[in-house]
Amino acid sequence: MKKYNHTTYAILGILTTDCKSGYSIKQQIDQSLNHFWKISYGQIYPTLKFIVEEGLAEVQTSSNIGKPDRHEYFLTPKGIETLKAWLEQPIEQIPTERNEILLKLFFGRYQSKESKVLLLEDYKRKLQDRFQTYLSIEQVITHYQQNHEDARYWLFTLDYGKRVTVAAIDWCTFTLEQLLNGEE
Amino acid sequence: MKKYNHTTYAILGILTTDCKSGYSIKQQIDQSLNHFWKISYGQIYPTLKFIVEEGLAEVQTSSNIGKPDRHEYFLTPKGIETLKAWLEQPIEQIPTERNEILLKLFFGRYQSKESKVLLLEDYKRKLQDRFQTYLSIEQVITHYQQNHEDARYWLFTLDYGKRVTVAAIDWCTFTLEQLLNGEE
DNA sequence: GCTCCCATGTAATCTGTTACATGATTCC
DNA sequence: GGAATCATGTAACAGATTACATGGGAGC
Repeated sequence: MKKYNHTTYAILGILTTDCKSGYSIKQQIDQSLNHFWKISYGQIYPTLKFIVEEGLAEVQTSSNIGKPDRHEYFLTPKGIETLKAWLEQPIEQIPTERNEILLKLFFGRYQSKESKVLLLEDYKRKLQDRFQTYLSIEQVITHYQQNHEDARYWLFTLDYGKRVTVAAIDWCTFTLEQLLNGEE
Repeated sequence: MKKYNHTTYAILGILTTDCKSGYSIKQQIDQSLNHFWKISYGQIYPTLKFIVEEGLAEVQTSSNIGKPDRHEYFLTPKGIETLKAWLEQPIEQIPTERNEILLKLFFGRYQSKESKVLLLEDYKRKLQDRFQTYLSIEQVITHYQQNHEDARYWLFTLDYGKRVTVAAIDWCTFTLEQLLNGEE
């Protein structure tokens, strides 16, 4: 079976939900996958075109009164097969997440103590904000989509985000303490 | 002050250590920054050329008997200034790490239970391997570079990696349990 | 009149990986 | 003789972001 890139599979996956157009795919990803997958229109539209060329989906144009035309994409049996085949494959390797904070701290010798503390405090705040966002998303999923079969899996991915974020916040707290109490 | 990309700053930072050539920069990054920053020769050499063009470093070619010529790069005062200025700047936003496992689990409805379990077990194993690698690096830093001023900061970044990895492993354990005990 | 939301798309640019090309030395 | 290490570099490609272009409708 032919191999596609991750973006293609991500869109194939989203097309299994109620999101059928480029615009709503973007919205859905921004809302629910945003913590581990981002995508821009510059990728979405060309990829949708490609998916149709490959026979993985079919387009239907629907006209709505008072709204622009919408291109709606529906997975073909081949599209569903392709998605399922990819889902079963184990991942090759865990990616290295590029972390600017760690890069800066790595060269901490060339920075003042104050600067490092500010940097970490700022980062910690951003992580806490992110954690709050996760809680909000969790509320939405639990309350509005209680019976949705997908909800269970969406909550699993959220749980991952929450756990990792908490670990990072704890690290900030610990490292700040070390910096403030440390000799020098 | 002119803005450069992260790769440029990363290399500028590495040039503060004993690594002065493209080859040894690659080695150093693979050994010590690998868990949060990767880089390939295809980036290193062009970036080094660029850094010289910008007046941030100067080259010196050293001939060694029995070894190929080496281009050694030394930061100029402007280079050090540029690095320091960047280090002080807070990060704009926390990046979204793309996570293939989460993407696959997000579409868990289209996968068999067995497949999901295998996927998570495989991921967990990879995380455990990574954790072991972190422990090895930690040993190297603590024993061989005890008095190195940089060591302290290197250990901070490692600690981050360890904490986040443990959180991810715990999540795997929990999610596997949920999948195995869950109804259906 | 202005802004926001809906909706689709392209082009330029940036960032990064992989494969290729070269060539000397050392160790088995 | 062959593999590994040292060492530098380029070209092709892949992946992704940003800015731009277009245009209607709703609400203030």
